[in-house]
Amino acid sequence: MTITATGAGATTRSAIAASALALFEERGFAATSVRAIAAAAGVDPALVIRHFGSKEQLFVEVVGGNRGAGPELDGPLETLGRRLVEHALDPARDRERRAYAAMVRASDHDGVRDSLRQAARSTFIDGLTALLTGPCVAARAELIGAQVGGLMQAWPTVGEELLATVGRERVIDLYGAAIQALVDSPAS
Amino acid sequence: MTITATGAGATTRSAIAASALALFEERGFAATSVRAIAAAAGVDPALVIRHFGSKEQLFVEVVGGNRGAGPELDGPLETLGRRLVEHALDPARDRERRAYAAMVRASDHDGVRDSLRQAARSTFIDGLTALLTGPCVAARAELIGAQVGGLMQAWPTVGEELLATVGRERVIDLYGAAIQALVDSPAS
DNA sequence: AACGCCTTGTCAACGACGTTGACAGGTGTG
DNA sequence: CACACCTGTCAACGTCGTTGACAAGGCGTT
Repeated sequence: MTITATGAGATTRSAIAASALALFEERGFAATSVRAIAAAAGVDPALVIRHFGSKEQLFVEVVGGNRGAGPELDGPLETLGRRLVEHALDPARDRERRAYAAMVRASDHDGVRDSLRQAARSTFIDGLTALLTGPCVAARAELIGAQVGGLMQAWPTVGEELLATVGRERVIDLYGAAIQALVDSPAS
Repeated sequence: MTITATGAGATTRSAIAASALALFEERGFAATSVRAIAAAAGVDPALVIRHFGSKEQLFVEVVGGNRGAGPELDGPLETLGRRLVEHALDPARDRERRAYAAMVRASDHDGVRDSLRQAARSTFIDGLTALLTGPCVAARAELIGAQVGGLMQAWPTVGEELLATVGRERVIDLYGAAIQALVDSPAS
C-alpha cells in the first residue's frame, strides 16, 4: 500500500515508469504487455503491479501524468487560434502529441478516458474559459477543445501529407482561422 | 476459407454479427470478449473466429461496415458548415455516433485504425474535396474532417452539458461557423 | 447406392495475458 | 533478539483469442 518517496524501491519504480512510457508510446496500450515492461526494466512482472496497482493505472500515471501548464494561452486573443495550432503541431512537442494519441487510442478503458477528460479540462479548457470574453465562454472553450483534439488526433495519419502538399504555415493559417472563429466573440 | 453468401451458415453468421454489434456498441472493444459474443449468439466461440477471422476483423466488419453515403454534403456551400454539424449531432444518428466513438476508442489496434481512416476518406473527405472550391481543397477537406471528428469524439462526454447550457442550435451556430471558415475559399 | 468433397459446427487445448497470494531477504527500531 | 515493514520472487489462477483435429450433413459424380 504505502509507497515511499525515497528509498531503494523508488529507483526501480522509476525504472519501470521509464520502460513503460517508452513502450506505451511506441506500441500503444494494448500491444504492450506488463511482462514486456517488466522485462525491459529488468524486474518481475508482479512487481509492476505491486508498484502501480494495475496496467491501466500505470498507463494513466506515466503517459497521462506529465502535463505542462499550457503557456500557449499567453498572448493576445486576436492570434490565439494561430498559437493553439502552432503549439499543437510544434515538432518539438512530438512526444506529447504521441502521448495524447496513445491515450485517445486507449480510451476504450474507462480509467484512461476519465483521465484524458480530466487532463483536458484542468490544463486547457478551464484556462481557456477564463480567457475568453463574450457569451457562452464555457461552451466555446469546449468546442475549441474539440477542434484542437480533432487536429491532434488526425495529425499522426494526415499530418505528413499536409506538410508535403501545403506546408505547415498554410495549415496554421487555415486551422488557426477556424479556431479563431470560436475565439472571437460571436454575434448575439 | 470460402464463405457462402447463402446457406445454413449465413443465418448463424448474421446472428453472430448482431450480437457482436450490440455488445461492441454497449461495452466497447476491449470489454467485449469473443466468448461473450458467442454466448449471446448461442454458438461456440471457435465458430465466431471461423466466420470472421479474428475479433478485430469482426469488429471492423460489424461496427465499421455500415457507412451511409453522406447526404449531408448536398446543398449550398454557404451553409455546409451548419449542415455538417447538424448531421453530426442529429439525435437520430445516435447509433452511428456511438459506432464512431467505439472505433476511435478501439483504434489502438492497427486494423481498426486503418478501417477508420479509410471509411472517413471514402465516405466523407473525398466527397468534400470534390465539393470545395478555391486553393488547397484537399488540405481543407482533411482539416474539416478533423473538425468534425473532434466534435464527434468530444460529444459523448461534453454533449449533454452543452445541450443543457447553451442548446443545440447555439452549438450548431458556433461550430458551424468554425467549419464554414474552412469551407469558404480563403484569401490566398 | 457408394464415394468423395465441402460446408457447418463441436471440442479440447495452446500460449499469452493481467493479477494475486504466499513467502524470502534486508533493514531499522523496540 | 524479536518485531515490523518495505522490497522483491515465485508459482499459480482465471480469462483471453485462437487453433487443430474431428464429426454431422448436404450434394454432385460415377
